[in-house]
Amino acid sequence: MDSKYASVGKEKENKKSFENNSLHKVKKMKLCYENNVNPTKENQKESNVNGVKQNNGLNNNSSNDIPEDIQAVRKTLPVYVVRGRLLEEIKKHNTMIIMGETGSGKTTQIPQLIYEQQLESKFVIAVTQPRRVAAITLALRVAAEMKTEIGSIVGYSVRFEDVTSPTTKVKYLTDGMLLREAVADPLLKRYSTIILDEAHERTVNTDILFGIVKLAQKDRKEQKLNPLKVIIMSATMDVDAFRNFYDNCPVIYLEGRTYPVTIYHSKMRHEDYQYAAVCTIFQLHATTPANHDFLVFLTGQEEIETVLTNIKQIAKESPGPPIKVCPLYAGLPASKQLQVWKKTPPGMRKIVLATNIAEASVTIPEIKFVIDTGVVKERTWCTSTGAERLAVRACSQAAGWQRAGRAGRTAAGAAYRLYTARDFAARLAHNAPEIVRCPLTSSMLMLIATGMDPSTFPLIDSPPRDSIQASLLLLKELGAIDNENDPKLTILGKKMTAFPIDPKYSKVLLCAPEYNCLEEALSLVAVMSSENVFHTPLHKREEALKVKQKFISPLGDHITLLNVYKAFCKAPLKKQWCKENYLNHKNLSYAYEVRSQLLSVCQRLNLPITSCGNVLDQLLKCLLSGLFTNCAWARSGAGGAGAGGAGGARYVTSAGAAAALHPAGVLHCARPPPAAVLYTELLHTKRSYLVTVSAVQPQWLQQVAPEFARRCRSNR
DNA sequence: GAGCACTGC
Repeated sequence: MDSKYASVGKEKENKKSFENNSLHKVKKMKLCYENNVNPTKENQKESNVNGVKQNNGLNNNSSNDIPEDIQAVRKTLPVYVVRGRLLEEIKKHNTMIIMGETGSGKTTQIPQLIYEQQLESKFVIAVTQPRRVAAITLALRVAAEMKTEIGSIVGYSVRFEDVTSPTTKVKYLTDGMLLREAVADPLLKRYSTIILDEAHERTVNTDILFGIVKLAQKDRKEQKLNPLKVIIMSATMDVDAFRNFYDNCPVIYLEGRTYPVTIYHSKMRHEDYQYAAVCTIFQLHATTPANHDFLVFLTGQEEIETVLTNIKQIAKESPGPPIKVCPLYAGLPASKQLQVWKKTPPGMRKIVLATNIAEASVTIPEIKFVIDTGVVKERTWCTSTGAERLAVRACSQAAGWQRAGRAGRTAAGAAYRLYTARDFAARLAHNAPEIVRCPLTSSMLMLIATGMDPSTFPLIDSPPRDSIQASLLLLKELGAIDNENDPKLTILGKKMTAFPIDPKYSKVLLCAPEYNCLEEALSLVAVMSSENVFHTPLHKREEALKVKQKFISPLGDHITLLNVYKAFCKAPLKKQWCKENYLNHKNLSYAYEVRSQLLSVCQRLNLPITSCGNVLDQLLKCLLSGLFTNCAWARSGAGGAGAGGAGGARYVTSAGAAAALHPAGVLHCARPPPAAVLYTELLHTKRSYLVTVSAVQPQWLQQVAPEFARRCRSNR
């Protein structure tokens, strides 16, 4: 049998020849799939009926797009048809779960139904979303349906943008925003109803809100305040976990409206999913009409760029219509992301190579075929050393359904899974919720600030004990709480909660007045709070590194970042300037916004905004006062700092982990290598690396964190 | 001398 998977699996050595001249092989391969599952109810998050899109904001989704017969469309929604019964149930119960497939209209219609029932009420209905774009577009949509101005009866609240007024009664907001509000008012008194939407995504914030609203309900009852209605909305998933958490509350199922997606599994296992993806692309390419666009799920930038190069090469000699290949990942500059939404001319095929960004955050219309490699890059975290690890892993079944659902948004489609049906069946039904696998320092601080006890706080899934312990210990070391067993916020801790950033960074800002460097600290923390500002395309690496030289400071990566930020602020034509300097305009602009938000918090706290000018030691000491747990010392002896350049130098962190300076850092080649460094991140890839590093004087640690320094000394 | 998925305040 001439199956491609047979050849992929067995002839690993063919990979190279495939990359160079694979046309031959690709051409003669045939599709060989088994087990044609055809689920009619796909997990597809967006509705193609009610027109609500969740995208990255690149499509201009203004309310002008909404059709005139908006009310007519509303009336065809499944949720509208059953509205009477639904309302009765909602009235009867204070807590309930609504499971609804895509297209049921639950997120746009149910808040309106409730609003119509309590017109005279002075209370607000909150609807949370994990993503800001979703909160914004949903609010715009519902405002249009209700024929009101956005910000009047219907509004939204996301970071950097609050479009609400005292008259707002239906408020769409990100779960992070509601959590912030809960810190100021744990009983959430202004709300009569809180709808937690997309609950199946299980973000840390939603998970914590589950507990907050449960406690608020109980406390409001005890204090004889108006009752709080809680509605959990979710796509089909493990409903038992939610039901158990909410004392067996009722569950309502709503029908959805989606086009069928046919699922194909590969017949055999194979080791090289990149190769399999390219094979599948060209088989489909040769046999399907040009206007059928493809969406391919891959793991990251480098992989996407490699596959893209392969496709372009093979396409030159391959039969089939002309191809337009679009990469799509979060780090890609927005102008290049836009290509994905541009209509291709008739007779041309679009192939989108995307990371997980296309799984839920961003929607590409008119995708006919999804090619699912079945893998995802995931970040995990080690509680004892603080090391983070990025690894490619098999994604869950839920993710598989989600990806498949991306085909046939506008018509019936198909999904090709590059793994076997048996492999699929063996996978986890869902990924572990975020809360059990990420650092909790920030969330713990918020929780303590609301007056809750972290040890008894109700959660659907509890994080590992040592994860909680590690977070509390760090908060204690930062001086945010008085003790770890029955933690209470200190004055410093209270101030720290005012900042929407990592507590380590808030500590830096709060210490900055001591070092006369709040101006610089604000800029640096803002840049550190956003994503990588350097954009390094695979084949223009050399040039990108050359351009970077002018920003480099011998003091290390932090001051280099500060230089980049300062230069960005001065540049008159920022977009163009970023392009020329291989910098990410989106991330630098984000840092700019973050800085102004942080500045206003500092002003509210009456912190003196002064500059240290060129005395950058001050800034580094200040940085150390928040990041003192991120210290590493050069190991003495063979292979240590003395041997060769810093590139070979080995370091050991305060937690005792061995690591080297990351080669992309500016201190990597410093000679002699610094004896002590401060790092932002400890990342394990092939080896352990210290990422974003500055040289510090060993005695500084004693000055800024004497207690911690003592403990480090006794451990070393 | 490596190479980093995605959200959110």
